[in-house]
Amino acid sequence: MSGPARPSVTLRDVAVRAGLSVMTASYTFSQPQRVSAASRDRVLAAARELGYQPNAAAKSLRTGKANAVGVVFSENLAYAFRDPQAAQFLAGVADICTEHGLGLTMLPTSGGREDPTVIASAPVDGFVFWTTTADDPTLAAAARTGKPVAIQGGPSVPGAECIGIDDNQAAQAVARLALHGSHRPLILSFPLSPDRVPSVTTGIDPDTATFPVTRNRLLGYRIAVTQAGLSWPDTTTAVLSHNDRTEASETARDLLAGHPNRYDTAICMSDEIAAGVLAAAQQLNIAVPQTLAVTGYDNGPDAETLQLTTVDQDLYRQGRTSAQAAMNLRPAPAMPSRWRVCPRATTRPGGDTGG
Amino acid sequence: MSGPARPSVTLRDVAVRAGLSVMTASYTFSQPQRVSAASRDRVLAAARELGYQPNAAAKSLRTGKANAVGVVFSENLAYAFRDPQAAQFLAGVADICTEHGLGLTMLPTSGGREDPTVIASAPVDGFVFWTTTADDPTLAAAARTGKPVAIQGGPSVPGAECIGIDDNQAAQAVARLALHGSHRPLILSFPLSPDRVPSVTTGIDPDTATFPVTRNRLLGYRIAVTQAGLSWPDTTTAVLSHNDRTEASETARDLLAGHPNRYDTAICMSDEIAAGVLAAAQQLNIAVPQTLAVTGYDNGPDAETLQLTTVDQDLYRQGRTSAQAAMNLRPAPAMPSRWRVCPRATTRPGGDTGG
DNA sequence: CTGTTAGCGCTTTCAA
DNA sequence: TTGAAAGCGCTAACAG
Repeated sequence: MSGPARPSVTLRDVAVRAGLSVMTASYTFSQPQRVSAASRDRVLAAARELGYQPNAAAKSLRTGKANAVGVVFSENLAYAFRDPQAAQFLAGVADICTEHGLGLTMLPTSGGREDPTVIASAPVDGFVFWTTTADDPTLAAAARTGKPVAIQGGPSVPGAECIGIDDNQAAQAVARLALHGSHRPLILSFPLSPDRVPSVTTGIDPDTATFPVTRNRLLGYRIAVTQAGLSWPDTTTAVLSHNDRTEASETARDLLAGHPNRYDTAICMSDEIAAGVLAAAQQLNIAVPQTLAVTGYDNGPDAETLQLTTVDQDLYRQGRTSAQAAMNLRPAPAMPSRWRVCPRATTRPGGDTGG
Repeated sequence: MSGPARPSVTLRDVAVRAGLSVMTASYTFSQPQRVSAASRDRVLAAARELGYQPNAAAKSLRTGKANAVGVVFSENLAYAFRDPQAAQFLAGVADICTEHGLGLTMLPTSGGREDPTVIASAPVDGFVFWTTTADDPTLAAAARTGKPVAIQGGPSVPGAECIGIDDNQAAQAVARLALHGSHRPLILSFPLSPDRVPSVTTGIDPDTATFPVTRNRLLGYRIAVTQAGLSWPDTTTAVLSHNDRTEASETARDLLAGHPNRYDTAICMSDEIAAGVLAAAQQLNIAVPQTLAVTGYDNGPDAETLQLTTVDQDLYRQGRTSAQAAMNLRPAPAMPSRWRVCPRATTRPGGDTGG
């Protein structure tokens, strides 16, 4: 019978006030040219007088459109606001939403069993995923809805558009700079999989990484290490639990303290991690790049200040492209995004910049 | 795997398959204890077999609940991802959303005339505003919906809950530390109003600031300056256009270059701004705190590293509180949030730490 | 415990 | 150009 208390003015109220039918009132807003100027004016006047505001849920139920982009961070939503790379990406998503009047709905996945249901029932028209794994159940749930899906950084799965750069190539390129004059490289890696177990190992197998971003960068690093004439089985990789400056700094300090010459290069999967390593080096009075060369990834806001050699990629634009793909706003699938190496002062001079 | 865009499975389909009525199917999900175990099992089995997922729009239309928090950044949505303080705050909002299975919908305001309509029609149950002005039309639109509204940092308006600290008191307290042994203080301020016009003036009138956060901090600074026996009319305030490290650094460089003794203290409205000032001081070889004392505000992630004297406040928790207020998840209005001064190494020793 | 009824506010369809 | 009818998929209310 009567639903919950609803102070809102409906289209029916407006129509009654204007002395016209509900449909004329509806057309006044959706197809104004179909309505006579006189009726239109009466409807608009009535709407203004009553303070009419359309009901999004009703419109959505009827049309099947939600006018919103769904953003999924498979692990922890708050992470979206803590990872500077994610923030850059989301700024791009946000701008597309603003330009098209679309809501940006961040979906509350908790890592629990209901996540697929949350995704499947989300009132959105398409999904933007932040880097995840191929076996992510929320990704499968999104694909099952039949709505468009865009994924930053992979995995590439059927029915979803993958937005990002060629991480293998870019990792190779920056590692070549890092490895110039190096004999004992250290790699600081993103987590291998959502369990986020940290580790320190030698000769890590890139295929043990289920995050495609991690896997592809490790693959690129391995190629560069091997091509530099060094032994991958002897190369140490420290896997962090998070893309976090503080954790990177502590890990680097643990590995370098008391053994300032154990490693002569730190190849880092992000500028954040590299910033942590640089902080540790400063604390330990290790000269950069003479004693320790350092590279990052992303060319974020701090890279220039730190004079960090890194990979430039435009995550803001990737955010825009992802949102467009998720809302079918562009005709053709996006091309792989561009990248380039930025040689700066944290690597030894003379390295090869060729990509 | 991806599958075609299947027509969605409705509750009716499930009910038919289970050989029961639609209401029994509905109750199975909403009030399971009301349904016999046998029926429940048949409904659940049918739902699973058909891949049933509830339709959020229909539920929302019927119940009047959207199960989502609306977040409003009056000026530019992408700013939410660029301001580190906003990010901390939003992480708190996001965690409440995750804990309660609520969507976090960032509303696409563009600064244009349709913004109030966007707000009024937003499919959300309550609003969280990031610091704005009393005359913000989107704020009026949100209040008019009758839904709960929480505003970080003010303004306090009828029908909206204001979340934040006593900025006047906190600004006084940190400024007292900053002014210890100071004769020529410089204030670096947030913009006064949404027009974001930068300026450098002396004896600024705090009441010209329409952002309450800016106004209250300026009021606090003025009290501290006066109580320190200094002249407010002679005190310089540089108003920035954004809470941005780079802009702060450039402004500080302009003001200090060639006149290293013109100012002996920089009182900054955020850690970001303070970080920019510290960078400028380093470039200009100005000793901190001997030649230039510096204070920030917020005690953000970098404050400890920089050894920055600042005001500690918990923006993450304020985000949680705001989201709870916007969803009526707490019985009583929130108390003013706590703050304290963090004396560190960027101010001259001996200052009064009393609040 | 289960089912029937009556819509939530809007728009597509089809007639007038 | 306007309007009546028919729901979109779901659930509060009220019988059985």
